[in-house]
Amino acid sequence: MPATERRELILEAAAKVFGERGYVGATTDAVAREADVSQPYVVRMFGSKAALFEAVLTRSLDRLLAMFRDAAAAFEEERATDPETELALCIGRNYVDLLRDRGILLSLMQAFMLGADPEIGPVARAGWMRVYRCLRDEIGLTSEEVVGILDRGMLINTLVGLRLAADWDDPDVSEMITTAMPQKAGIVRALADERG
Amino acid sequence: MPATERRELILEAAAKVFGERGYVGATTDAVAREADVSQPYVVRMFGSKAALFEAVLTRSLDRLLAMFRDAAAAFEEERATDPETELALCIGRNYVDLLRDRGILLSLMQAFMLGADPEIGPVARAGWMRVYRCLRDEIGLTSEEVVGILDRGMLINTLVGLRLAADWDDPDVSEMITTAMPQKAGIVRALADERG
DNA sequence: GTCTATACCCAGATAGAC
DNA sequence: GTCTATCTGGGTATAGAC
Repeated sequence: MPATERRELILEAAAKVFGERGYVGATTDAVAREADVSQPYVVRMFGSKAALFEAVLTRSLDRLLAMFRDAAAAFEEERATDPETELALCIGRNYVDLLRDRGILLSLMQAFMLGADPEIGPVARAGWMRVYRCLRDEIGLTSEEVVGILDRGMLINTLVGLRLAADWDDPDVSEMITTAMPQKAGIVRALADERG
Repeated sequence: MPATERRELILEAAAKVFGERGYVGATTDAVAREADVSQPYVVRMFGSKAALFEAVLTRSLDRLLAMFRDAAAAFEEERATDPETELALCIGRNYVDLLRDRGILLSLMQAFMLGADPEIGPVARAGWMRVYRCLRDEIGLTSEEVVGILDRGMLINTLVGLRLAADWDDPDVSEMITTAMPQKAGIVRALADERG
């Protein structure tokens, strides 16, 4: 298999493992197992665990920003037929779609929680501000609108990190998820079911 | 020193370290250093690192719920003189005050991000739902209001985890923090300054 | 109640074969 | 490009003295 393809496979596996266990809790061995290669190969390809994590963050951030741009484009298109449509809703819709690959949002979130780390902190802050500037300058939102998008986003990330949907049977749980993601609760439930 | 006092001292140190580095990244040695005791003593007192983490979570959750109740009481009192006052604002005010001890909110947040862990996950989900039920049943908010409180809370937790205020000089950073916490940006900045 | 010394395990990284 | 074998460091936990 060509190295570029293997690389993408490993990055995807790594995003999942880092997202689930955090930077320190994730082992290169677990990543290797997930990608069906040997542990030394993972280290070899990226140089170190830290470098692998940075590569994962770059990839995740690129995907996230691409999603925002896609959502903005979809919004423009939709507005032609429905002048009542809202950008925030379009973004919310695409955000939940991103959750199909939980590693993308959760690996970023894990990095955000390590701001006190001298190596990861600066990278995480820079990444966060790229998100902020993308929404404000490229998508054209006001700072209030951006914060409104981000805070619901962080709540959703937390619910996903918690695996709260695993307790869907608890009526309080389903009530809270449905309230937080009204348009998309069905998908969340289905994803939780199929993944246990 | 009596054991109960030492215990509280160690719990406070542990909350800080777990909040900064996450469950796996935190070492019992770092906790011990922070509390000025030996590493084996920390393990001895709580039995294991896992048990220590659970004790930290219990303590953090108790503090958080107590804060909500205090805020609700303050709201009732305030409403006597100012009928325009809002509960969400009272809670927001007290929430930021909790940040003086970042360990409380960040250790909880780190647990929330480990929902996939078979040991920590159930504890984290149960803790989260205690928060939800407290706000809904004891404080008397609707589920929409609770979600509105929680999403801004999760954004603030993320900003604190990021140590974003460290980059206050960046005008985009100060704009975003001021937008997210209008009443309290001054305090956040002051805390960031004094702690570097 | 608190320490020092240490056993033991596990994870990241390297060497080197194929 | 990819593996097996292995070195090494560091972190939890235990033993046992004071």
